Amino acid sequence: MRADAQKNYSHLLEVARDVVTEHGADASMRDIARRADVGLATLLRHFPTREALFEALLRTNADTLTQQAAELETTSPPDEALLAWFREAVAFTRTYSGVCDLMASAHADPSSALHASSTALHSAGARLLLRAQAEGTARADMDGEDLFALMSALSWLVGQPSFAPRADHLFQLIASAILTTSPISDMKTQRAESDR
Amino acid sequence: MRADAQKNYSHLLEVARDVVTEHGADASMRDIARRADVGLATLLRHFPTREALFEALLRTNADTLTQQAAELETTSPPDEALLAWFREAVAFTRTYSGVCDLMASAHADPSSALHASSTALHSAGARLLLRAQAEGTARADMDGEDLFALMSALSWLVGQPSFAPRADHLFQLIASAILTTSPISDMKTQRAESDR
DNA sequence: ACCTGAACACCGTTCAAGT
DNA sequence: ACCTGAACACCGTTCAAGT
Repeated sequence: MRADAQKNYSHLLEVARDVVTEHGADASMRDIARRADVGLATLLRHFPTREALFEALLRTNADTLTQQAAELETTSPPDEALLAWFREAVAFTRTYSGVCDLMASAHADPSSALHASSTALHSAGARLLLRAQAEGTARADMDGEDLFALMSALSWLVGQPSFAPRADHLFQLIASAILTTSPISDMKTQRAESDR
Repeated sequence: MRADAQKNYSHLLEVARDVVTEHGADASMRDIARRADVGLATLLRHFPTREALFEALLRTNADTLTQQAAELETTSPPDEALLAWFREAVAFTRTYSGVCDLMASAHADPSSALHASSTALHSAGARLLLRAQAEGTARADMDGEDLFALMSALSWLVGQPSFAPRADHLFQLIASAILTTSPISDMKTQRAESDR
């Protein structure tokens, strides 16, 4: 990549992060280009689609999440690991409002620039689920796809301003649909107000 | 209302139903007007916002749902009534793709034309939930708002093309988060493939 | 190689002018 | 009373012309 192109790339990513933080996943591409003092066509040249832009914006976060899954697998008991990771994954989609719609459609569309990230999340979750199922602490009648679905649904839910305040409680409700064990009470990640 | 206005109103509603069925909740208003052989401004005069249009499109469906709740309350045991209605409510939001986003934001916005419908659903569900809770078959630590949240989440989920095929199974998963009783097996509305 | 302005076909909002 | 065309300020896509 030429020097000026490289500079544009990093600058655009930086500006895009700001704009998207402020306006959510359906921020105007034109607006991003404008704020970066660059032609709209230049932005589109670096990121041909909105998905391509978000792939760049979310890559590191998604990688972290995959690593965390691997770590949890060695450090925590299966049920706790599954729930802790599930919580992290939901938090991840909240970095920018509206990303879970993007992720959900990318999940179904192999040609999407976000498809790889989406699949990575799917796989990481599926591994943790299998581990918990082997132990008998997660429902036997669900698979990685169901887990991904519940994760997406919860992400969408807590992304709605009206439901955001009860995010922790809703997490508990969904969690109870995944685990066979009754409400867990000794998880580090669980916060006091979760029980209302 | 003047005769010509009345005629425009019904015709627009009819055309809107077709267009929205085809293109979902974020169909182009301009397109609806165009197909109705009417100026865009005329459409906007009858339905000043997208929410106002959907209020008209969904009114009868929402009313039916409220009635069904009342009927179920007298004809079915609390847990079955709750689940059967929950299923109907999810089916309702599937009449046009994308309505649950509309409903969810209307729920938080009292000035939305859809706010009344949203509140009606909320109340109908809350009554059925209380009844099941009194009996002890529904989780005690959730309220009408949680039920509405889970309903919205499941609606959003099955509205995603990738998850639509496992709608029944996902319904079962969410249902297990609501009821204290284990998987119900004798519900008329339950279909065989729900268990995969 | 990379950038850019401009043309294009859209969108919803608003309003003065028509019947 | 009710309708309408047109102007407006947007949007993302595409591409010929520039450096």
